Amino acid sequence: MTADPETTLRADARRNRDQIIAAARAIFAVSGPEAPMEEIARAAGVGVGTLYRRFPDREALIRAVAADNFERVLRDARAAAAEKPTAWLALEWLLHHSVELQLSVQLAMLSPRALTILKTDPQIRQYRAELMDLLAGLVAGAQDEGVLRPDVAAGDIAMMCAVLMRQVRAKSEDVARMAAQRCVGVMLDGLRAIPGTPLPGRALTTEDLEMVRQQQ
Amino acid sequence: MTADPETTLRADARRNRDQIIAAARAIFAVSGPEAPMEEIARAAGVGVGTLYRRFPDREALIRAVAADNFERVLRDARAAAAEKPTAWLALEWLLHHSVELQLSVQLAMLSPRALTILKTDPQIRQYRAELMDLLAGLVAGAQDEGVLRPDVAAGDIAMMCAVLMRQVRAKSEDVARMAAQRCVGVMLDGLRAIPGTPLPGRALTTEDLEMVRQQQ
DNA sequence: TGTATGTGGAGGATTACATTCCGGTTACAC
DNA sequence: GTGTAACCGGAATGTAATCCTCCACATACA
Repeated sequence: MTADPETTLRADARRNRDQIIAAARAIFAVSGPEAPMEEIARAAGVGVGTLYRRFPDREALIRAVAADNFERVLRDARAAAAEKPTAWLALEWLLHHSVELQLSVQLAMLSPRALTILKTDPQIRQYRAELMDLLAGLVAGAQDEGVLRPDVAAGDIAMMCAVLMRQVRAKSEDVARMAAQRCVGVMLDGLRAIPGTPLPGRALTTEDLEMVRQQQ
Repeated sequence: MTADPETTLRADARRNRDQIIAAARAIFAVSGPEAPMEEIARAAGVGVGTLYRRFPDREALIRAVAADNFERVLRDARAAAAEKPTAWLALEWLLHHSVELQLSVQLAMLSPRALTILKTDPQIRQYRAELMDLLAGLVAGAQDEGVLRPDVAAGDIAMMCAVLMRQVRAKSEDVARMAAQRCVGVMLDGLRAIPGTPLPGRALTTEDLEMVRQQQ
């Protein structure tokens, strides 16, 4: 899909395009989707001119990065769902990898600007919906298995992924990574269907996270 | 302490000063410590001139807000530690309220800019140290009580507070608040000293969180 | 009621970005 | 080889946002 613009490109142009998306994803992840275009171009090893030729404005770039990222995450999530022997294990994998998966880019992309862009793009909406469906399936599965506590829903899990994303900072890269994994570990233990304390409120659906708020 | 500048002020000036700090705290919390000075002034109901007269530059304002906030949080944390019957309950209270406590302002104030400011200010370092000590005491206490899992340390808890801070966004204020509380609930269950899965890495100390990294 | 203290906000200076444009390269069809 | 359409980098320009100063006017309070 959308093969046209990507296959018509000359080899080097195609390569640059990919590098730009990769660089943008990395930079968006730490500086948000309003990061200077020039910084992205530099990180991609191209000139701003090239960046603008390929993506006429910031919006186009955000769209492209988001779509690319969703696609990638969806693929990984599907693989996990298919390969892991139980739904619970698939969920475990998802949470543990949500950090590196840069799931951030799409979920944390909730700058007012990016938000409207993502909500507008039909393809991205589609991806998001599929991802949420997958998640809902896993949640139901893990609850059937009797491993996941019954008072949570897909929205809760998505929310926790989102929370985890927000870059945990620490002394060093390594410590930060470890910190995030420990946090996941605690959460997973908290998600197990053992005694536990009943959670406040009601289980969150995926619609609950359809953020509507603006920031300013 | 630091009574001089605060008591010498004329009554109305004093009032304005307090309003500015309150407004800045609120705005920093959502827009970060680089929020426009004018916005802060407006929120405080004063002119920019007044803001600048009281706080010669942004750095001074950040310092003041951070100090004020630490003081306030420290007071609340101490009260919780003193009043709650067990260390575990005090921890529970802390986690549940970390969101509203705007503990955010200080912990999440990790914009490169703010970071160096906070690290420089001796009074703020002092506050931070005291808060961490208090936390360490509670952690040890709750572990002695046999309720808190033994493979975590104060740094782990502080990290989770920090993670929680990062504004959970959702459909509405209410849902967001609920989402945060549910997340805390799951974490608390995960922190209990029941079977559970061993956590990866080693327990985090408070020094592990002394962030050194710059963002850009 | 005099005056030291305090106030608001217009406006000049500065910065940080987005975006355009064009002389020079490069892939690749033939 | 070689011609040319496609592509490239980055200097240059335009623009918007924000900082911070300054001063005519207001207010608390001795």
